[in-house]
Amino acid sequence: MRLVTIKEIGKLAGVSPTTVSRVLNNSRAVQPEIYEKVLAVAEQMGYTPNTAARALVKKGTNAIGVVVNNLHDPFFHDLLLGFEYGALKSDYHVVFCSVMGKSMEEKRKYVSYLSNGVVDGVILYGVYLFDEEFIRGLYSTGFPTLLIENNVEAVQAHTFSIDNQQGVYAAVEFLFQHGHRRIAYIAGKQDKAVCVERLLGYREAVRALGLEAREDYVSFIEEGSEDGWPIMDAFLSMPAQVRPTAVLCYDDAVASHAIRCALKRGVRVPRDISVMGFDNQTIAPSGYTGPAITSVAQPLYEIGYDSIVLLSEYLRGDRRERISKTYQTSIAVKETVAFYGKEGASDEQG
Amino acid sequence: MRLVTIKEIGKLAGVSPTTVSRVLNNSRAVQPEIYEKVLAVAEQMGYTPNTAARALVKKGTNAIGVVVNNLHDPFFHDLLLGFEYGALKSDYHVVFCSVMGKSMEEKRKYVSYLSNGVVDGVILYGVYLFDEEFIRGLYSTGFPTLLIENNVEAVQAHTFSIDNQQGVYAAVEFLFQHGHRRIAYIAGKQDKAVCVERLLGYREAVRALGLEAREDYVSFIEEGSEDGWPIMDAFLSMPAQVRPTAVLCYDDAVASHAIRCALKRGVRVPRDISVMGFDNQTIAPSGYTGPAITSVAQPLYEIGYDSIVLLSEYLRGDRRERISKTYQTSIAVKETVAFYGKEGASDEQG
DNA sequence: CAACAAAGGGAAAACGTTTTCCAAAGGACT
DNA sequence: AGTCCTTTGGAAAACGTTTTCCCTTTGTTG
Repeated sequence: MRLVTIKEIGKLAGVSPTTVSRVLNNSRAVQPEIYEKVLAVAEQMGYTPNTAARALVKKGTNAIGVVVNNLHDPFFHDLLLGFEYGALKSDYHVVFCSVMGKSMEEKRKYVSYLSNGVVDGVILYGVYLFDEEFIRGLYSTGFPTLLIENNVEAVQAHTFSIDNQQGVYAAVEFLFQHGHRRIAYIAGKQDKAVCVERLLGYREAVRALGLEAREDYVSFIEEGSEDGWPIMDAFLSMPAQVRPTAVLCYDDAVASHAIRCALKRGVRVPRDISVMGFDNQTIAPSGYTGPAITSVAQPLYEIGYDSIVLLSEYLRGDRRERISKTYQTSIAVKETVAFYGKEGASDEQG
Repeated sequence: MRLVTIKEIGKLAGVSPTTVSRVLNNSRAVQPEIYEKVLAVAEQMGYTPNTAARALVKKGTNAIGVVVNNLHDPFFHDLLLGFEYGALKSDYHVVFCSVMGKSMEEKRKYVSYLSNGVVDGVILYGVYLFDEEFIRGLYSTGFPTLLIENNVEAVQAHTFSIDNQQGVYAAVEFLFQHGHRRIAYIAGKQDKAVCVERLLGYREAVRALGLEAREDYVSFIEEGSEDGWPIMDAFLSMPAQVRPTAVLCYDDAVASHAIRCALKRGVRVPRDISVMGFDNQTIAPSGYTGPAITSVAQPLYEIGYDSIVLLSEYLRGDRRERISKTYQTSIAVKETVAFYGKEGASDEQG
């Protein structure tokens, strides 16, 4: 692999490497004829500057790294869209990294690779990506880091998060307004902060709205499974007078399984039972052909976009204070929630 | 931003930087007590090696770059999955890059950033990503490059491609075997090699199978639109005796629009008209609730996986010859093709 | 016309590593 | 005891840039 250096260009153009660098970077005035000559030689030799060498002396590469758990998950669709448009807006290069399936040690090496001369700052998405010790260590080096949905106590890094608790609270309220009083919840494993917060929102809403707080209205996704089917099955098997009239799921993937289960049993959604999800996924496995899922929407596009734009402003020095934002959710009204108790009502109303 | 160097570690441990390097890389034997001491100091100071400096002298970073047009497109789902699992298998770091919306000049800079000390090799997916001149230039530097679906004449780079022509041919044949004789084709813009090849496959099949080669059975997607709706609309408006009984689309996105159009007009799919797509997308915009689309499947997962694994083998030196592969397609039988002319036949058969 | 500023070029240091080369010390063998 | 290898540590060069500093030349001004 042949690579052209400024030294060779200098030799061919009859000037020192210093001068070549000055021409290429426009960093100081150079005689017009020399300027042209150097430019011509560089062009003709197909010169491209060495990123590593430049990074070494300039302590920067004009690039940002984005690290997510995986890139293929439909959940990330809008987030990626946001990152990509953010990248387009920003004058930083953006590289995306997936830590899917990697051990903590591999993740460390990966981020170390990034943070030591490949990118100038890094955006880490997701609570369970890294252990706290690692985040703390990274933060203590002062390397510019933006954590999204990844709060680590006492670390004053840049932080974006969404109000999960409020989101679920609003969803329960939404169902309440549609006449539902027996509202069940399919919760995620409580080892992730997101899931804990969401369950908290449910419990709080149940209390605040005076709903019956039956323990069998809350069920947890099993270890290693993301499947809401068996839980829905159990809900539907409850006696008619206590059977939930609405089921809220901690994310859309679970909701889609739950809906499939209901349809399979001949229970119509939303006429016989209402279902809500969380995340408002705009992309889904193409096997799903049920009704569009009414869901709590995170502003993922904005989060992605803002994170790139704000971090690049920070890196450029246009912004000195710490970046910290909490995003509010909204209800995406679609086809899986009906009014309860009004037989003649339409399937759906906002 | 404070960063720890081997020099400082050396000072603290009472040895030279050389020795520190040897300990950290296990590159030569060092006295046990010194070894331990250095390791302890490095650990305690939170040392991480500088990627740029290392890249400079070692001429390598143990990383691979993947460049695609965008990361959010559902089309890329299986490809990304393949890349990610390939990355997991390989011992190279993999970074993903999106050139969405970038000008050719920006793309050049982006790849230059990558190829000069950030990664050791690059995988470029997609025909229309770069102009030929650029590919030629990159290839001439000898930088390890793998082109997927990106043939540039006379460039002997590593190349993966799929047999588009054969894929469409097989699809027409498949429809033929289901009794269809009036088969229309919705073609992509002919500025991309993929689209040209696919159309070629259609024409060849029509000729080989002795189907009527009506020019109004071939229609091209309009500039700037990816929408098959108006074309389908036109097909359905043809007189009954010449109206196509099957419509083949150059990709699944177009097929989904075409199906939507048919359903809207009260034309049932596949009972009244059969539709096929290309790509076999496993992920789709969640608005689509029609039948699952019978489609020509590209082995995208394999392509992604193989490309990472093979390129890393090549970079490691385990493989010296040029990598070049053509992948065959298959028919993914789903719900949108029916037998024609047999009223009692089931909707679908393999 | 002397003094001084400004402009433009190059030498050399610096960035943080790895690696080559050299030197010293110790051990084995004749 | 002297020679020769082996082991282990350090000094210094190298990687390809940018940047600081210095020098020369030219132009300006009193």
